[in-house]
Amino acid sequence: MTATVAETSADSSIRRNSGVSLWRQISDRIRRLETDGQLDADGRLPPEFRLAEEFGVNRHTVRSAISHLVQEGVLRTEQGRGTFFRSRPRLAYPIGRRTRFSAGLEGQTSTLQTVLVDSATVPADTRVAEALGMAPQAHTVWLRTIGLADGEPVSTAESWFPADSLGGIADTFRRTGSITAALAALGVADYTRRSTVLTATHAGDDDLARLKLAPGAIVLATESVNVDPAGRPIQYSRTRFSADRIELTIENG
Amino acid sequence: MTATVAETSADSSIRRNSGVSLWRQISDRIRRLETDGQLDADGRLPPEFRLAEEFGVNRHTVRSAISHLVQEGVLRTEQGRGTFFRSRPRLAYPIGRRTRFSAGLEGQTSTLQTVLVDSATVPADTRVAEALGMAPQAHTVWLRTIGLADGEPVSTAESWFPADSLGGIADTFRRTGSITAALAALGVADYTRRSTVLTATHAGDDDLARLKLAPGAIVLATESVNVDPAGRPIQYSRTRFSADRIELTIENG
DNA sequence: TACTATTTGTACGTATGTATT
DNA sequence: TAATACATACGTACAAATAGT
Repeated sequence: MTATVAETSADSSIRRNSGVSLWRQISDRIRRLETDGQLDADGRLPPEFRLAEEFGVNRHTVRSAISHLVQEGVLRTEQGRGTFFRSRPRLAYPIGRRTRFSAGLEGQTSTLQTVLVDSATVPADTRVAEALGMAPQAHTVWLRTIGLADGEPVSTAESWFPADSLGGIADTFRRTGSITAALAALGVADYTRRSTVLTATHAGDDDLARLKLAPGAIVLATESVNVDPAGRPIQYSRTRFSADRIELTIENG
Repeated sequence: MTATVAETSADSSIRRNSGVSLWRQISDRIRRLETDGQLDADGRLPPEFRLAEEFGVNRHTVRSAISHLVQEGVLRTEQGRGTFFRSRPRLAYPIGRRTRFSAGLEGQTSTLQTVLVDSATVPADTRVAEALGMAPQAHTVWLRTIGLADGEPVSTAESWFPADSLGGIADTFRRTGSITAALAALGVADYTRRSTVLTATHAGDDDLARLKLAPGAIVLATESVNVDPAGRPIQYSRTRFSADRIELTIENG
């Protein structure tokens, strides 16, 4: 049984002169095959000549698409045998009242890590001040972190904390390696998520660098506020997830 | 040529030989300026020569990017004055226990509509049967709907309902024009959302046609199950939102 | 072992699109 | 507007590796 990629021989979804090269469009389509489940169990891609037929392009163009995906580590080719996906299932990341990075992905990967890459004390801009319920220009501690699953970056976040009550969060994070533990050490025994706003865009150059993505990749962006048991905002965050690697599950109730 | 700010900022964001033409990358970047809020209040774009400097490309290339966005209806140019966004703010669509399309977008648009474009009675595949807690191959009613805000498509959904209890949902929907009203007419006075899974991908050809998107556009995809007050699954849906037009807000508690 | 069919890898030539100068 | 350089895409042909007969 072969995987059917397109229903007709000349696929209308590949567009010429769109500003995106054919190999790039095909590369994106092949990437989607994996997650859309239109694939054999062994993760084998149809042969090049067949993909060329189905996409309505020359075999070279398909080869160009495949070679870029090999470069990226998505595919693996074996001469005489075929082309295969290096299987990397998408991680399910729960978003709810009690969202925590490490707890969320537990059990789905062998190693999990949150790395602090930068921090500073900065005045709150209007958006940050509003989210944290502070006066504009009030001092906040800003952290830039990257979430690693099995050593590979899957998310990156900017977080702001009120400097008056949580001024030591950067140092504490460096010692503990976790936001939850750092907050606990600073007297915030528990916290819950008050709100999350979710959008999706093309990855910017920051995202490409930090999440090691290819141009044109997609990021899921969340904007969220955590509050302590008394309802006081303690953390405002903007997180960007690699959409290829992560799916978000929303917990109701 | 002297070393300038333009040179240093040039090589970071726009990539040559990435399979995406420079004008297309710049076009995508300009599109993002609007939603990322890096813009003057009047929606005015910096002059072409400045954009060319900042992106590190020739002014011709910027002009090519802008002319495509004008073609698409995203920008509007005025000779001698400048280039402006035709502003279309993103709609906030809440996802929570009591998610409903019409209630969600109320007050943000002048007209709202859910249109039924196709329906059929089909046997449940494994995924649908599992979600609805039915036997595989059991009869379900399938609906394809499109959500319109101010006459423009912003979402499209496939929904499955158990045919035994809700066999008349298609006809009832045609009369009432709303899922909530149709369910009420069939004896389901109330329902809540049990789960939502969220991913983001490039728009497929189906999405492009139904949501009137440009190639390379992004869709937010949700997979959700609604249950009646007794906890019985009554609806399984796959919805695709135009990421340019919609942001999802997650209600906790 | 040898033969064949299948599939990936390499090479050359040509035409067109893209971007700069 | 024109000249130039390079990327993209196609067509054809053949070489190399694999699996089965």
